[in-house]
Amino acid sequence: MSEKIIKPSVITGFPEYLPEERILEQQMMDTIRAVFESHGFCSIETPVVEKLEVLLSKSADTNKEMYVLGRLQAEEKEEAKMGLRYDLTVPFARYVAQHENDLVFPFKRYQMQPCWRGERPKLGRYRQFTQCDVDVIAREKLAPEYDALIPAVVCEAWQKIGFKNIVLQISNRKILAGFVEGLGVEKVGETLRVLDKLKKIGEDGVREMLSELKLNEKQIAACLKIAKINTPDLSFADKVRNLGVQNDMLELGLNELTECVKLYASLCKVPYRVDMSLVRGFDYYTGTTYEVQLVGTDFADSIGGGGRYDNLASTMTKSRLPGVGMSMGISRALGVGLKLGLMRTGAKSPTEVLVVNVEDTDKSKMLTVAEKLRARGIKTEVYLEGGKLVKQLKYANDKKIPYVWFDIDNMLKNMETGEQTVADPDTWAPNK
RNA sequence: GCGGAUGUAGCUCAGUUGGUUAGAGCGCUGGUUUGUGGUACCAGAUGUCGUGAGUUCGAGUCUCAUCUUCCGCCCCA
Repeated sequence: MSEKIIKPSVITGFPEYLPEERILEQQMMDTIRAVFESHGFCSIETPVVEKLEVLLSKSADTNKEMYVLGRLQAEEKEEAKMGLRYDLTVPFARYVAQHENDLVFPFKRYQMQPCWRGERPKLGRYRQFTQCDVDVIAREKLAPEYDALIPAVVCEAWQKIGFKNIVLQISNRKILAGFVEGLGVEKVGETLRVLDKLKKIGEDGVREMLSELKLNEKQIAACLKIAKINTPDLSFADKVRNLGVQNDMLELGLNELTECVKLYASLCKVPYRVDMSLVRGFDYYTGTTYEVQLVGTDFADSIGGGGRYDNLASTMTKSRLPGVGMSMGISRALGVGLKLGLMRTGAKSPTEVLVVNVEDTDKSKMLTVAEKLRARGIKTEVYLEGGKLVKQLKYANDKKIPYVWFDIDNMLKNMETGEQTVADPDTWAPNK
Protein backbone atom coordinates (compact mmCIF):
# COMPACT_ATOMS: atom_id res chain seq x y z
CA MET A 1 0.00 0.00 0.00
CA SER A 2 1.44 3.29 -1.03
CA GLU A 3 0.70 6.30 1.10
CA LYS A 4 -0.16 9.34 -0.90
CA ILE A 5 1.51 12.48 0.36
CA ILE A 6 -1.00 15.23 0.96
CA LYS A 7 0.36 18.56 -0.08
CA PRO A 8 0.24 20.62 3.10
CA SER A 9 -1.55 23.91 2.80
CA VAL A 10 -3.89 26.10 4.79
CA ILE A 11 -7.22 27.22 3.42
CA THR A 12 -6.82 30.66 1.89
CA GLY A 13 -7.82 33.49 4.13
CA PHE A 14 -6.97 31.66 7.34
CA PRO A 15 -3.64 33.14 8.36
CA GLU A 16 -0.94 31.19 10.12
CA TYR A 17 2.41 32.63 11.08
CA LEU A 18 6.00 31.60 11.30
CA PRO A 19 7.59 32.06 14.74
CA GLU A 20 9.17 35.40 13.79
CA GLU A 21 5.80 36.71 12.58
CA ARG A 22 3.97 35.41 15.61
CA ILE A 23 6.44 37.28 17.83
CA LEU A 24 5.39 40.52 16.15
CA GLU A 25 1.74 39.67 16.62
CA GLN A 26 2.32 38.93 20.28
CA GLN A 27 4.20 42.19 20.73
CA MET A 28 1.29 44.04 19.18
CA MET A 29 -1.16 42.34 21.49
CA ASP A 30 1.02 42.91 24.56
CA THR A 31 1.30 46.61 23.74
CA ILE A 32 -2.41 47.02 23.11
CA ARG A 33 -3.21 45.25 26.34
CA ALA A 34 -0.84 47.45 28.32
CA VAL A 35 -2.32 50.64 26.85
CA PHE A 36 -5.94 49.67 27.47
CA GLU A 37 -5.25 48.42 30.96
CA SER A 38 -3.44 51.65 31.77
CA HIS A 39 -6.78 53.35 31.17
CA GLY A 40 -8.61 50.83 33.32
CA PHE A 41 -10.28 48.76 30.63
CA CYS A 42 -10.79 45.14 31.64
CA SER A 43 -10.48 42.11 29.41
CA ILE A 44 -13.24 39.72 28.45
CA GLU A 45 -13.58 36.86 26.01
CA THR A 46 -16.73 35.40 24.53
CA PRO A 47 -17.28 32.07 22.74
CA VAL A 48 -16.46 31.94 19.05
CA VAL A 49 -19.98 30.73 18.32
CA GLU A 50 -23.23 32.52 19.01
CA LYS A 51 -26.84 31.73 18.29
CA LEU A 52 -27.79 32.82 14.81
CA GLU A 53 -30.61 34.92 16.18
CA VAL A 54 -28.04 36.95 18.14
CA LEU A 55 -25.67 37.34 15.21
CA LEU A 56 -28.46 38.34 12.84
CA SER A 57 -30.20 40.68 15.26
CA LYS A 58 -28.24 43.78 14.32
CA SER A 59 -26.70 43.67 10.91
CA ALA A 60 -28.94 41.88 8.45
CA ASP A 61 -26.62 42.73 5.55
CA THR A 62 -23.77 40.70 6.91
CA ASN A 63 -25.58 37.40 7.05
CA LYS A 64 -24.41 36.22 3.67
CA GLU A 65 -20.81 36.59 4.83
CA MET A 66 -21.35 34.54 7.95
CA TYR A 67 -20.13 31.04 8.62
CA VAL A 68 -22.70 28.78 10.19
CA LEU A 69 -21.81 25.76 12.25
CA GLY A 70 -23.33 22.30 11.96
CA ARG A 71 -22.45 18.68 12.52
CA LEU A 72 -21.28 16.33 9.81
CA GLN A 73 -23.87 13.85 10.98
CA ALA A 74 -26.66 16.37 11.23
CA GLU A 75 -29.96 15.49 9.61
CA GLU A 76 -30.04 16.94 6.13
CA LYS A 77 -32.96 19.20 6.75
CA GLU A 78 -31.70 20.33 10.15
CA GLU A 79 -31.25 24.07 9.99
CA ALA A 80 -28.13 25.70 11.32
CA LYS A 81 -28.74 27.39 14.64
CA MET A 82 -25.34 28.80 15.43
CA GLY A 83 -22.62 30.64 13.64
CA LEU A 84 -19.09 31.99 14.03
CA ARG A 85 -19.05 35.61 15.09
CA TYR A 86 -18.15 38.12 12.37
CA ASP A 87 -17.24 40.91 14.78
CA LEU A 88 -16.82 41.45 18.51
CA THR A 89 -19.42 44.15 18.94
CA VAL A 90 -22.52 41.99 18.62
CA PRO A 91 -21.27 39.30 21.04
CA PHE A 92 -20.33 42.12 23.38
CA ALA A 93 -23.85 43.49 23.26
CA ARG A 94 -25.17 40.04 24.13
CA TYR A 95 -22.64 39.74 26.96
CA VAL A 96 -23.65 43.05 28.47
CA ALA A 97 -27.37 42.33 28.16
CA GLN A 98 -26.91 38.90 29.72
CA HIS A 99 -24.69 39.95 32.63
CA GLU A 100 -26.19 43.36 33.14
CA ASN A 101 -26.82 42.79 36.84
CA ASP A 102 -23.26 41.65 37.52
CA LEU A 103 -21.43 44.42 35.67
CA VAL A 104 -20.49 47.83 36.96
CA PHE A 105 -21.45 50.69 34.66
CA PRO A 106 -20.10 52.48 32.78
CA PHE A 107 -18.57 49.20 31.71
CA LYS A 108 -15.22 49.49 29.97
CA ARG A 109 -13.74 46.46 28.29
CA TYR A 110 -11.31 45.38 25.62
CA GLN A 111 -11.47 42.06 23.80
CA MET A 112 -8.86 40.52 21.50
CA GLN A 113 -10.15 37.51 19.61
CA PRO A 114 -10.57 36.14 16.12
CA CYS A 115 -13.64 36.74 13.97
CA TRP A 116 -14.77 35.06 10.76
CA ARG A 117 -16.25 36.34 7.55
CA GLY A 118 -16.70 34.40 4.33
CA GLU A 119 -15.26 37.05 2.06
CA ARG A 120 -12.78 36.87 -0.78
CA PRO A 121 -9.35 37.18 0.83
CA LYS A 122 -6.74 39.67 -0.36
CA LEU A 123 -4.04 41.84 1.15
CA GLY A 124 -5.20 42.77 4.63
CA ARG A 125 -8.43 40.88 4.28
CA TYR A 126 -8.89 37.42 5.68
CA ARG A 127 -11.63 34.97 6.45
CA GLN A 128 -10.27 34.61 9.95
CA PHE A 129 -8.82 37.68 11.54
CA THR A 130 -8.00 38.86 15.01
CA GLN A 131 -9.22 42.19 16.10
CA CYS A 132 -9.19 44.11 19.30
CA ASP A 133 -12.33 45.93 20.26
CA VAL A 134 -12.48 48.52 22.99
CA ASP A 135 -15.84 49.82 24.14
CA VAL A 136 -17.45 51.68 26.96
CA ILE A 137 -21.12 51.12 27.53
CA ALA A 138 -23.46 52.71 30.06
CA ARG A 139 -27.04 52.58 31.29
CA GLU A 140 -29.38 55.22 29.88
CA LYS A 141 -26.74 57.86 29.19
CA LEU A 142 -23.07 57.75 28.31
CA ALA A 143 -20.94 60.86 28.82
CA PRO A 144 -20.17 62.46 25.43
CA GLU A 145 -16.50 62.84 26.41
CA TYR A 146 -16.01 59.12 25.74
CA ASP A 147 -16.44 59.84 22.03
CA ALA A 148 -13.10 61.64 22.23
CA LEU A 149 -11.43 59.36 24.75
CA ILE A 150 -11.92 56.12 22.81
CA PRO A 151 -10.13 57.26 19.62
CA ALA A 152 -7.43 58.89 21.73
CA VAL A 153 -6.70 55.60 23.52
CA VAL A 154 -6.83 53.61 20.30
CA CYS A 155 -4.48 56.00 18.50
CA GLU A 156 -2.10 55.83 21.46
CA ALA A 157 -2.06 52.06 21.05
CA TRP A 158 -1.39 52.28 17.30
CA GLN A 159 1.47 54.67 17.93
CA LYS A 160 3.03 52.42 20.56
CA ILE A 161 2.78 49.41 18.25
CA GLY A 162 4.83 51.39 15.75
CA PHE A 163 2.20 52.69 13.36
CA LYS A 164 3.31 56.30 13.62
CA ASN A 165 1.99 57.60 10.36
CA ILE A 166 -1.76 57.42 10.83
CA VAL A 167 -4.75 59.70 10.67
CA LEU A 168 -8.10 59.55 12.43
CA GLN A 169 -11.02 60.09 10.09
CA ILE A 170 -13.96 61.30 12.10
CA SER A 171 -17.56 62.24 11.46
CA ASN A 172 -21.01 62.08 12.99
CA ARG A 173 -23.89 60.35 11.28
CA LYS A 174 -26.38 62.85 12.60
CA ILE A 175 -24.86 65.53 10.40
CA LEU A 176 -25.15 63.71 7.12
CA ALA A 177 -28.46 62.04 8.02
CA GLY A 178 -29.96 65.33 9.21
CA PHE A 179 -28.70 67.10 6.12
CA VAL A 180 -30.11 64.50 3.74
CA GLU A 181 -33.37 64.50 5.69
CA GLY A 182 -33.47 68.28 5.55
CA LEU A 183 -33.16 68.07 1.77
CA GLY A 184 -36.39 66.08 1.73
CA VAL A 185 -34.78 62.83 0.60
CA GLU A 186 -36.79 59.74 1.51
CA LYS A 187 -34.24 56.94 1.37
CA VAL A 188 -31.85 58.42 3.96
CA GLY A 189 -29.99 55.21 4.84
CA GLU A 190 -29.32 54.20 1.25
CA THR A 191 -28.21 57.72 0.38
CA LEU A 192 -25.65 57.72 3.21
CA ARG A 193 -24.24 54.41 1.99
CA VAL A 194 -23.77 55.83 -1.48
CA LEU A 195 -22.06 58.96 -0.14
CA ASP A 196 -19.69 56.76 1.85
CA LYS A 197 -18.37 55.45 -1.46
CA LEU A 198 -17.34 58.88 -2.71
CA LYS A 199 -13.59 58.27 -2.42
CA LYS A 200 -13.87 54.87 -4.01
CA ILE A 201 -16.18 55.40 -6.98
CA GLY A 202 -15.76 59.15 -7.44
CA GLU A 203 -18.19 61.97 -8.02
CA ASP A 204 -19.68 60.59 -11.23
CA GLY A 205 -20.32 57.20 -9.67
CA VAL A 206 -22.04 58.76 -6.70
CA ARG A 207 -24.12 61.00 -8.94
CA GLU A 208 -25.27 58.01 -10.94
CA MET A 209 -26.16 55.92 -7.89
CA LEU A 210 -28.01 58.81 -6.26
CA SER A 211 -30.15 59.40 -9.33
CA GLU A 212 -31.03 55.70 -9.21
CA LEU A 213 -32.34 56.41 -5.71
CA LYS A 214 -34.58 59.05 -7.31
CA LEU A 215 -32.83 62.09 -5.87
CA ASN A 216 -33.31 65.21 -7.97
CA GLU A 217 -30.45 67.26 -9.40
CA LYS A 218 -30.59 69.82 -6.63
CA GLN A 219 -30.47 67.17 -3.92
CA ILE A 220 -27.58 65.36 -5.60
CA ALA A 221 -25.58 68.56 -5.93
CA ALA A 222 -26.11 69.39 -2.25
CA CYS A 223 -25.19 65.85 -1.16
CA LEU A 224 -21.94 66.00 -3.11
CA LYS A 225 -21.10 69.37 -1.61
CA ILE A 226 -21.42 68.16 1.97
CA ALA A 227 -19.73 64.82 1.28
CA LYS A 228 -16.68 66.60 -0.10
CA ILE A 229 -16.18 68.60 3.10
CA ASN A 230 -12.96 67.34 4.63
CA THR A 231 -11.14 69.52 7.14
CA PRO A 232 -8.19 69.11 9.52
CA ASP A 233 -9.82 71.55 11.96
CA LEU A 234 -13.16 72.80 13.25
CA SER A 235 -14.04 74.72 10.09
CA PHE A 236 -16.26 71.86 8.89
CA ALA A 237 -19.20 73.16 10.94
CA ASP A 238 -19.36 76.52 9.21
CA LYS A 239 -18.88 74.90 5.83
CA VAL A 240 -21.85 72.65 6.46
CA ARG A 241 -24.00 75.51 7.81
CA ASN A 242 -23.14 77.59 4.74
CA LEU A 243 -24.89 75.03 2.56
CA GLY A 244 -28.11 76.43 4.01
CA VAL A 245 -29.96 73.31 5.09
CA GLN A 246 -32.01 73.58 8.30
CA ASN A 247 -32.51 70.49 10.41
CA ASP A 248 -32.48 69.82 14.17
CA MET A 249 -30.55 66.55 13.95
CA LEU A 250 -28.00 68.20 11.68
CA GLU A 251 -27.43 71.00 14.18
CA LEU A 252 -27.16 68.53 17.07
CA GLY A 253 -24.59 66.52 15.11
CA LEU A 254 -22.50 69.59 14.33
CA ASN A 255 -22.38 70.55 17.99
CA GLU A 256 -21.55 67.02 19.14
CA LEU A 257 -18.77 66.63 16.61
CA THR A 258 -17.27 70.04 17.35
CA GLU A 259 -17.05 69.28 21.07
CA CYS A 260 -15.72 65.80 20.42
CA VAL A 261 -12.98 66.96 18.06
CA LYS A 262 -11.90 69.75 20.42
CA LEU A 263 -11.46 67.33 23.27
CA TYR A 264 -9.82 64.68 21.11
CA ALA A 265 -7.20 67.15 19.88
CA SER A 266 -6.31 68.00 23.47
CA LEU A 267 -5.92 64.31 24.39
CA CYS A 268 -4.05 62.94 21.40
CA LYS A 269 -1.42 64.14 18.96
CA VAL A 270 -2.46 61.85 16.12
CA PRO A 271 -3.86 64.16 13.44
CA TYR A 272 -7.53 63.97 12.56
CA ARG A 273 -9.60 64.84 9.55
CA VAL A 274 -13.27 65.56 9.76
CA ASP A 275 -14.63 63.73 6.74
CA MET A 276 -18.30 64.23 5.99
CA SER A 277 -18.40 61.29 3.61
CA LEU A 278 -17.45 58.87 6.40
CA VAL A 279 -20.49 56.78 7.29
CA ARG A 280 -19.30 53.18 7.76
CA GLY A 281 -21.16 50.03 6.89
CA PHE A 282 -22.61 48.79 10.15
CA ASP A 283 -26.03 50.26 10.64
CA TYR A 284 -25.95 50.25 14.45
CA TYR A 285 -23.90 53.44 14.60
CA THR A 286 -25.98 56.48 15.45
CA GLY A 287 -23.53 59.29 16.17
CA THR A 288 -19.79 59.74 15.97
CA THR A 289 -18.00 57.46 13.52
CA TYR A 290 -14.28 56.85 13.10
CA GLU A 291 -11.76 55.19 10.88
CA VAL A 292 -8.02 54.92 11.33
CA GLN A 293 -6.00 55.04 8.15
CA LEU A 294 -2.38 54.66 7.19
CA VAL A 295 -0.82 57.77 5.68
CA GLY A 296 1.64 57.72 2.81
CA THR A 297 1.00 54.15 1.62
CA ASP A 298 -0.93 52.54 -1.20
CA PHE A 299 -3.16 50.77 1.26
CA ALA A 300 -6.45 52.67 1.15
CA ASP A 301 -8.59 50.59 3.50
CA SER A 302 -8.75 51.40 7.20
CA ILE A 303 -6.87 49.49 9.87
CA GLY A 304 -9.58 50.18 12.39
CA GLY A 305 -12.84 51.93 12.95
CA GLY A 306 -15.86 52.31 15.14
CA GLY A 307 -18.43 54.68 16.45
CA ARG A 308 -21.18 55.49 18.88
CA TYR A 309 -24.34 53.48 19.15
CA ASP A 310 -27.45 54.51 21.09
CA ASN A 311 -28.83 51.15 21.91
CA LEU A 312 -26.93 48.16 20.66
CA ALA A 313 -28.66 45.54 22.81
CA SER A 314 -32.22 46.71 22.15
CA THR A 315 -33.28 43.30 20.88
CA MET A 316 -31.99 41.55 23.99
CA THR A 317 -32.90 43.74 26.94
CA LYS A 318 -35.35 46.46 27.82
CA SER A 319 -32.56 48.52 29.37
CA ARG A 320 -31.17 51.24 27.21
CA LEU A 321 -27.44 50.68 26.79
CA PRO A 322 -25.65 53.38 24.81
CA GLY A 323 -21.97 52.93 24.04
CA VAL A 324 -19.01 53.96 21.95
CA GLY A 325 -16.24 51.76 20.75
CA MET A 326 -13.54 51.11 18.21
CA SER A 327 -11.92 48.12 16.66
CA MET A 328 -8.25 47.59 15.82
CA GLY A 329 -7.54 45.21 12.96
CA ILE A 330 -4.61 43.27 14.36
CA SER A 331 -4.37 40.71 11.55
CA ARG A 332 -4.84 43.39 8.92
CA ALA A 333 -2.23 45.70 10.43
CA LEU A 334 0.24 42.84 10.71
CA GLY A 335 -0.31 41.64 7.15
CA VAL A 336 -0.23 45.10 5.64
CA GLY A 337 2.61 46.29 7.88
CA LEU A 338 4.84 43.41 6.79
CA LYS A 339 3.91 43.75 3.12
CA LEU A 340 4.51 47.50 3.04
CA GLY A 341 7.70 47.27 5.08
CA LEU A 342 6.30 49.22 8.03
CA MET A 343 7.22 46.28 10.22
CA ARG A 344 10.07 43.84 9.90
CA THR A 345 10.42 40.41 11.40
CA GLY A 346 13.34 39.88 13.75
CA ALA A 347 14.25 37.02 16.06
CA LYS A 348 12.70 33.61 15.59
CA SER A 349 12.35 32.95 19.30
CA PRO A 350 12.18 35.00 22.49
CA THR A 351 15.60 33.68 23.56
CA GLU A 352 18.02 36.35 24.77
CA VAL A 353 20.95 34.08 25.61
CA LEU A 354 22.01 30.76 24.13
CA VAL A 355 24.35 28.77 26.35
CA VAL A 356 26.70 26.62 24.26
CA ASN A 357 28.77 23.57 25.07
CA VAL A 358 32.27 24.51 23.98
CA GLU A 359 34.09 21.22 24.53
CA ASP A 360 31.12 19.01 23.71
CA THR A 361 31.47 17.04 26.95
CA ASP A 362 30.06 17.91 30.37
CA LYS A 363 26.73 19.71 30.06
CA SER A 364 26.19 20.45 33.76
CA LYS A 365 27.91 23.85 33.61
CA MET A 366 25.53 24.96 30.85
CA LEU A 367 22.54 24.11 32.98
CA THR A 368 23.94 25.92 36.02
CA VAL A 369 24.60 29.10 34.06
CA ALA A 370 21.17 28.96 32.45
CA GLU A 371 19.48 28.57 35.84
CA LYS A 372 21.28 31.62 37.19
CA LEU A 373 20.29 33.74 34.20
CA ARG A 374 16.67 32.60 34.24
CA ALA A 375 16.44 33.29 37.96
CA ARG A 376 16.94 36.95 37.08
CA GLY A 377 14.33 36.90 34.32
CA ILE A 378 16.68 36.53 31.36
CA LYS A 379 15.23 34.29 28.65
CA THR A 380 17.82 31.58 28.30
CA GLU A 381 18.08 28.56 26.05
CA VAL A 382 20.58 25.72 26.33
CA TYR A 383 22.05 23.99 23.27
CA LEU A 384 21.74 20.48 24.63
CA GLU A 385 22.72 18.80 21.37
CA GLY A 386 26.32 19.90 21.81
CA GLY A 387 28.47 19.01 18.84
CA LYS A 388 30.70 21.28 16.82
CA LEU A 389 30.84 24.84 18.06
CA VAL A 390 30.32 26.08 14.51
CA LYS A 391 26.97 24.41 14.46
CA GLN A 392 25.99 25.80 17.84
CA LEU A 393 26.85 29.34 16.80
CA LYS A 394 25.04 28.94 13.52
CA TYR A 395 21.94 27.96 15.47
CA ALA A 396 22.16 31.18 17.48
CA ASN A 397 22.72 33.14 14.32
CA ASP A 398 19.82 31.55 12.43
CA LYS A 399 17.43 32.26 15.26
CA LYS A 400 18.88 35.77 15.68
CA ILE A 401 19.62 35.16 19.35
CA PRO A 402 21.51 38.26 20.54
CA TYR A 403 23.94 36.65 23.02
CA VAL A 404 25.90 33.40 23.28
CA TRP A 405 27.34 32.19 26.59
CA PHE A 406 30.36 29.84 26.46
CA ASP A 407 29.97 27.39 29.32
CA ILE A 408 33.55 26.59 30.33
CA ASP A 409 35.00 30.06 30.80
CA ASN A 410 31.94 32.32 31.10
CA MET A 411 32.88 34.04 27.87
CA LEU A 412 29.96 36.07 26.54
CA LYS A 413 29.66 36.84 22.85
CA ASN A 414 27.52 39.64 21.44
CA MET A 415 26.32 38.17 18.18
CA GLU A 416 25.63 41.51 16.57
CA THR A 417 29.03 43.09 17.16
CA GLY A 418 31.05 39.88 17.50
CA GLU A 419 32.58 41.31 20.67
CA GLN A 420 33.49 38.87 23.47
CA THR A 421 33.94 39.54 27.18
CA VAL A 422 34.05 37.53 30.37
CA ALA A 423 30.77 37.90 32.28
CA ASP A 424 29.33 36.93 35.64
CA PRO A 425 26.12 34.89 35.37
CA ASP A 426 24.92 36.31 38.70
CA THR A 427 25.05 39.97 37.69
CA TRP A 428 25.17 40.34 33.89
CA ALA A 429 22.08 41.62 32.09
CA PRO A 430 21.44 42.18 28.38
CA ASN A 431 21.08 45.67 26.93
CA LYS A 432 17.50 46.24 25.92
C1' G B 1 -21.53 34.80 -6.01
C1' C B 2 -19.80 37.70 -10.80
C1' G B 3 -15.60 39.52 -14.05
C1' G B 4 -10.11 39.25 -15.36
C1' A B 5 -5.40 36.86 -14.77
C1' U B 6 -2.12 32.92 -12.83
C1' G B 7 0.01 27.93 -11.86
C1' U B 8 7.77 25.25 -13.67
C1' A B 9 12.88 23.35 -7.28
C1' G B 10 11.48 25.63 -0.22
C1' C B 11 11.02 31.13 -2.43
C1' U B 12 11.22 34.64 -6.91
C1' C B 13 11.16 33.45 -11.77
C1' A B 14 13.54 31.97 -17.11
C1' G B 15 12.31 28.20 -20.66
C1' U B 16 12.74 30.74 -28.08
C1' U B 17 7.72 28.89 -34.01
C1' G B 18 6.08 21.61 -29.69
C1' G B 19 12.09 18.06 -30.55
C1' U B 20 17.14 14.32 -26.64
C1' U B 21 19.09 13.68 -19.61
C1' A B 22 14.15 21.13 -17.54
C1' G B 23 17.51 26.04 -15.90
C1' A B 24 19.08 30.77 -12.89
C1' G B 25 19.24 33.65 -8.41
C1' C B 26 18.11 33.29 -3.33
C1' G B 27 17.66 29.63 0.37
C1' C B 28 19.33 24.65 2.04
C1' U B 29 23.50 20.78 3.12
C1' G B 30 28.78 20.02 3.42
C1' G B 31 33.80 21.96 3.12
C1' U B 32 37.90 25.95 3.23
C1' U B 33 38.45 26.98 9.44
C1' U B 34 40.48 19.86 14.81
C1' G B 35 36.94 26.16 20.49
C1' U B 36 33.64 31.03 16.94
C1' G B 37 28.23 32.40 13.57
C1' G B 38 26.91 36.35 10.25
C1' U B 39 30.93 38.10 5.03
C1' A B 40 34.09 35.40 0.98
C1' C B 41 35.42 31.05 -1.92
C1' C B 42 34.49 25.74 -3.38
C1' A B 43 31.33 21.50 -3.83
C1' G B 44 26.46 19.19 -3.47
C1' A B 45 21.11 17.89 -3.05
C1' U B 46 16.13 19.19 -4.67
C1' G B 47 11.25 18.99 -9.47
C1' U B 48 5.08 13.09 -11.24
C1' C B 49 6.59 21.58 -15.16
C1' G B 50 -1.22 22.40 -10.59
C1' U B 51 -4.54 17.87 -11.89
C1' G B 52 -7.14 14.90 -15.64
C1' A B 53 -8.13 13.91 -20.62
C1' G B 54 -7.09 14.96 -25.88
C1' U B 55 -4.06 16.30 -30.56
C1' U B 56 0.93 14.48 -32.16
C1' C B 57 6.13 10.07 -33.99
C1' G B 58 7.10 13.49 -29.82
C1' A B 59 3.81 18.24 -25.06
C1' G B 60 6.60 22.42 -19.67
C1' U B 61 5.22 24.43 -24.65
C1' C B 62 -1.13 23.26 -28.51
C1' U B 63 -6.83 22.07 -27.21
C1' C B 64 -10.66 21.09 -23.54
C1' A B 65 -12.12 20.34 -18.60
C1' U B 66 -11.10 20.88 -13.50
C1' C B 67 -8.76 22.77 -9.25
C1' U B 68 -5.52 26.56 -7.04
C1' U B 69 -3.83 31.21 -6.07
C1' C B 70 -3.90 36.46 -7.25
C1' C B 71 -6.50 41.21 -8.83
C1' G B 72 -11.27 43.86 -9.32
C1' C B 73 -16.95 43.98 -7.85
C1' C B 74 -19.83 43.16 -3.18
C1' C B 75 -18.51 43.91 1.90
C1' C B 76 -15.35 45.37 5.53
C1' A B 77 -10.71 44.98 10.37
